[in-house]
Amino acid sequence: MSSFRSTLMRLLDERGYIHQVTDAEALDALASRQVVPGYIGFDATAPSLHVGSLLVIMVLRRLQQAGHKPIVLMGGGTTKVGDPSGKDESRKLLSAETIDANIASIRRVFERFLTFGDGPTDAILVNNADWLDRLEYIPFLRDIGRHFTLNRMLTFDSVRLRLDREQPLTFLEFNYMILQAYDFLELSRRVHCRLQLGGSDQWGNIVNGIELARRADGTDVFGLTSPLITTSDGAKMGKTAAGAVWLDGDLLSPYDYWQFWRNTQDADVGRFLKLFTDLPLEDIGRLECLPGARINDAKVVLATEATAMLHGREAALAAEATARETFAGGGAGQDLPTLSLGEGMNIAHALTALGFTPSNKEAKRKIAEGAVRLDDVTVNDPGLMLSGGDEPLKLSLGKKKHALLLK
RNA sequence: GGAGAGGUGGCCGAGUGGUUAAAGGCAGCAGACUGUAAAUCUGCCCGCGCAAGCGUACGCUGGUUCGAAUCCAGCCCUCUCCA
Repeated sequence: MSSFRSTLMRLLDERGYIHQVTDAEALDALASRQVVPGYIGFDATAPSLHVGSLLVIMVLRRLQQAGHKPIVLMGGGTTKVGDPSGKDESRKLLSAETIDANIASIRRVFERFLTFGDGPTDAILVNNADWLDRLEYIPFLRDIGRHFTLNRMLTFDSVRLRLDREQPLTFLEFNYMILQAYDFLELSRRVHCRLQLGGSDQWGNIVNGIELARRADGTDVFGLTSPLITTSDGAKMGKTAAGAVWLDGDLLSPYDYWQFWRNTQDADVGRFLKLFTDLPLEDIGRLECLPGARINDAKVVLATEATAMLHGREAALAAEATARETFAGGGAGQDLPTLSLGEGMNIAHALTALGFTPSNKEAKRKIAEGAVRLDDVTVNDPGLMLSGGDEPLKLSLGKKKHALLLK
């Protein structure tokens, strides 16, 4: 399997990023003789990306590490259409202003993972609204639309899923795959992009782009997809107690991000270390073999390394220290989430305000179940009023959710 | 345009006049066991309220009825077949 000659393909292969490649040998040859510009498209549906996107962001990072040029394509135009892949129903349409604001906000995440600039292997960020917004319908149909057959389009998973489930698929969404294919063509023309990367769910869309580039321009371009990351018990990655795992410190604190990684299942630690940290493979090999409960040491390394990459080493170490004090020492680290009690607050309201429970009702249930503790003493009174003293109180729900209550 | 089927809680899916805030499953949360793991077992799982209680909820709007997710009418949407 590791018969690749290029640094790029070896790196991607040995760390587990490859699911499917359109022409692995030819791509390997290309990457070993020239700088390959490669891109991934990102939606602009939310003001931040979450860990679900982290895998492919890491692929771009590896691309740059291997001496190639990453291109971040923001879907300013395609987001106006909405990708039907993997969705069982139509998305709400977003306004152009919202989309632009989202793009501006998302850009900051990429700056943590990639080096941007004007050099040959520096990353660039482009927005497909730059060309999609200006398309003219009839010329587009004649130049691009003629390369697509309905017979073929109807066989794609993204389309079949909706049809099989008897869900509506609008003509607007149906066009998404054509627009995404056109992006590849456009990028190959503008910046000589030769490679499109993406999650395995993007395979169909990527192949469309490759075929379009060949038919329209006679250009040979490549596609490589990465496996869909599920945890070893089959769940899709990316949920935590606090909700989605955002890659934006304002939406999810470095401490919570650290906790997300710390809670990785045993069976996933080695794989995640390879995918989401820059640690050398030898170190990872040692860590993932740790026996029994000592695998937890590897989880700490994973959490700290992954958090450092996104939020900086200092924040990562602070999160690690807080976790050690809170979980091992039975105390309370200063990096825990805090809540200001003001004039005093009902305990159920406090739990909800912290996001530990979705409603006051649920908070009361948890108290009745004996899951709530104040400075490690179980709380029985669902109507308890809290007021801050000079020393912060530690409020806990279950084993994992802890917060500091301030005056 | 015609004929048929259908729209139920985050998802799947029962329910066809009354102990129905709505079976069951999945997902989720908590407890036990552990190692902030997995598996397993147990409990919880619309909201507000300390509580009594109240408010919402089975596509939408009206109606029948003491009482409707369930019956009737109109509308909206989806699917299948036909034109």
